[in-house]
Amino acid sequence: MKNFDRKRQTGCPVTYGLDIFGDRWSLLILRDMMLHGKNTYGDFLAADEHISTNILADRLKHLEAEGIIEKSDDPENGKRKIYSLTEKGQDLAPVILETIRWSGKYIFLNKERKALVTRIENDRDGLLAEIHQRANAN
Amino acid sequence: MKNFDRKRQTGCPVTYGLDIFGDRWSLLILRDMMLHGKNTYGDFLAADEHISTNILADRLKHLEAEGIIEKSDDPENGKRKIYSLTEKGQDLAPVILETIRWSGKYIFLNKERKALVTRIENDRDGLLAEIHQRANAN
DNA sequence: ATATTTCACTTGCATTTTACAAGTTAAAAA
DNA sequence: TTTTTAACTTGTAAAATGCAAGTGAAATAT
Repeated sequence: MKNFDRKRQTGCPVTYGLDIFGDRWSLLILRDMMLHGKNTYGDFLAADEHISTNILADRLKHLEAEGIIEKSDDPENGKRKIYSLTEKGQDLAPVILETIRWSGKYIFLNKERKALVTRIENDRDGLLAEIHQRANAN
Repeated sequence: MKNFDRKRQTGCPVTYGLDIFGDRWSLLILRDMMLHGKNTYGDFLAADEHISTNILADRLKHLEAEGIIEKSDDPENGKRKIYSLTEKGQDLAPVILETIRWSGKYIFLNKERKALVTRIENDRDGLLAEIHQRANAN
């Protein structure tokens, strides 16, 4: 556990957030959990962005320590661990959705992603509900 | 210009965003511009979080290169430069506001910040309009 | 006119973080 | 009982960060 142990205690809510997920990988892990149903170390490792194994392990440990995700044993496979979003983690969905919406305004998106932006704009609450539902469906 | 030259071109809107502002400082600079009316190098340097001078210079350069902010001469003081938010930069306000709202749910906030969270929840559009107005008031 | 201060940076260097490759451990499947 | 799968850990070079000090140009003071 090497990263982000240096917390900036200024009372600023932006700073608090950045100290937890203000790096190049944490929100991508959460994106995969929220939007792509990923929930194992191997799942996250397989993302297009190619996160390093040690960095992934470190980020998972940190997100867990911050109460954003939880780790549990897979009851159907003893060598597999399952990561899930806590309520605190699920509550980060709006941050991710607004990031997607912002990018959607400035870069080209494929059909699927464009559809997601449309849904963010037209059915935000429904989408959020879906994210929460899936996260709590153990 | 050392940072973030390695862009991950996966077409993912979250990745695009993180490659631009996914670090410990960029969003703090934008926070100061959006919420505290700061607009000079010295202003940003004076933030409670104590950013290093070289890092600040680097981030400003990057944000400018990405079209998030613009740099101009202060007409009233030849040795001062003024940074302002572009439309693309102003459009990041929702990301910052959702981060604030999220943190507000999980940490203690002082009265002023609590009031901001309340306004985010009750007068989001008005707040956004204000941010845009102030940014475009040259 | 000259000296000093202000402002926006740049430079050098030690420390920390990241990325890549390889290795370990335990459980499951062959 | 050997091999494979899954989740990591370890080692190390490269890159980013943080800190202190320095630079250059414009404004202010003397």
